[in-house]
Amino acid sequence: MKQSLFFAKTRKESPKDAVAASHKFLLRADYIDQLAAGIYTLLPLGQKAHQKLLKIIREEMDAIGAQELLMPALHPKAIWESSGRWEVYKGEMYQFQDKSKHWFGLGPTHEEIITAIVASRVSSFRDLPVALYQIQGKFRDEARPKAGLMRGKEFIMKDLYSFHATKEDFDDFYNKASEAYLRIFKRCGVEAFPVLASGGAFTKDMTKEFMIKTKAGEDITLICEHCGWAANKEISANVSKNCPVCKEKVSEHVTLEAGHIFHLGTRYSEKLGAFFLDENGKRQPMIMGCYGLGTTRLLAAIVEVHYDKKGIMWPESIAPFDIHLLALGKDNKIKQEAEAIEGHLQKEGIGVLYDDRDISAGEKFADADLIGIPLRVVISEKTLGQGMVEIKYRKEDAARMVTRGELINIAKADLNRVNN
RNA sequence: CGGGGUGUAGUAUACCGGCAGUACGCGUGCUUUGGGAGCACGAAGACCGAGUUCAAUUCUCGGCACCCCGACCA
Repeated sequence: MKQSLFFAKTRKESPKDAVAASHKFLLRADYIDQLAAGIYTLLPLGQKAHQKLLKIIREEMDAIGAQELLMPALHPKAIWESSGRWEVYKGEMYQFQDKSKHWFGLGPTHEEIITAIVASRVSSFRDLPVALYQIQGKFRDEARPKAGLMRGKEFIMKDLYSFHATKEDFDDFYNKASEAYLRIFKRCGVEAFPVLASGGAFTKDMTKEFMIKTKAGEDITLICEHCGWAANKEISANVSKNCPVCKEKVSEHVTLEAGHIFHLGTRYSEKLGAFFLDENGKRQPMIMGCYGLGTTRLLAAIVEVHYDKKGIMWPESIAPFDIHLLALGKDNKIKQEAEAIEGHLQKEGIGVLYDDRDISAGEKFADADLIGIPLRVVISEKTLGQGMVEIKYRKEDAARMVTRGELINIAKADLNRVNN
């Protein structure tokens, strides 16, 4: 992809409203565009990075037997009344009338919808378990959107729902989902850990949140370094300084909630009629779980843990391109060489952003640092003279010269590492 | 929803009750290419409304928008 044709315009200065690092850099490097408070466009760079993240999520969801579907965002009032949540969600749900005065809401979550779908198709224990997920825009009338993609009125979420005949089967899947979440975060280059939390309006049970340590977070998590116990401070008001499990001292950390998984029990299945016949022919409500992961928030969180003064430093698994190829100088030989290398890399399935723009070298370097593609390759008079190319990893300081063949091998090796 | 703050060009900002300036970006031309180049010329701006005033971008009031803190929060 030639950068001269690519729809992205970097900025030297960050808009004054941006405070969080991820917000500043995503704006400056032109990954996102703000439409209103808490409402953003994912521009081509942002969309590419987001799609890489979704690919990882889909692989891990599919690996635990979940199947993808896509539900509507526009919900009629009646289905929300059947669970009693139309009233409960007033304030947070966008609710309005269409021109024939029928009430609708924009979906902040999808328990009602998915439960109705499953209820009408599953009638026997033989059909269970079922695990379905979607990746979709969610709408919540947030009182205070903040920090760019961190908290929005419209954001993208992966939500998974599971239905089981027995508590044992649910527990088994819940653990699998939990492990899948940890793999997702790890593959995205962030370290997340599970903590105990409250289920809010979803369930009275304790639930599990996945937290990432970053000062951009909104939660305080108590962590016991000794035994690994961790809990959201909101439910641990009575935990003073010592771990309830091993009595060792606990420490407080600012964390960001990147995912949240719930045991819903039979609350929704009973209200929406999701029953099945068990082995004894007895009618039973399905046992449900739901598993949420804010994907646009995760994208911002990844930036929060991977940046320096100059810009973003994407993990290879998420970067919008694998290589940022810079051609310095107007000389045709340089351009020809750069284009040849771009062609080679692309043939190997390596994503290349080729900076062919007619601007100064300094600006190209600055943009490369800002955009944060993991590997930078420079073609110039100097490298041409030596018959080599210069490579430099975004996360490292040192550049080195390699041959064209070596570059291809290095890029292929990097790509393999990420895919495995 | 409570508190605080800010609205000047695409971005960041300056000044001012009397013709709104700078930098980057943008356009044209020439020169430039290893860390945000140079010269010349050019396009582009006071959130909206009301009030005070001879005169309002500036002062007052109202609205709207955005940001931050808190409350809330799959």
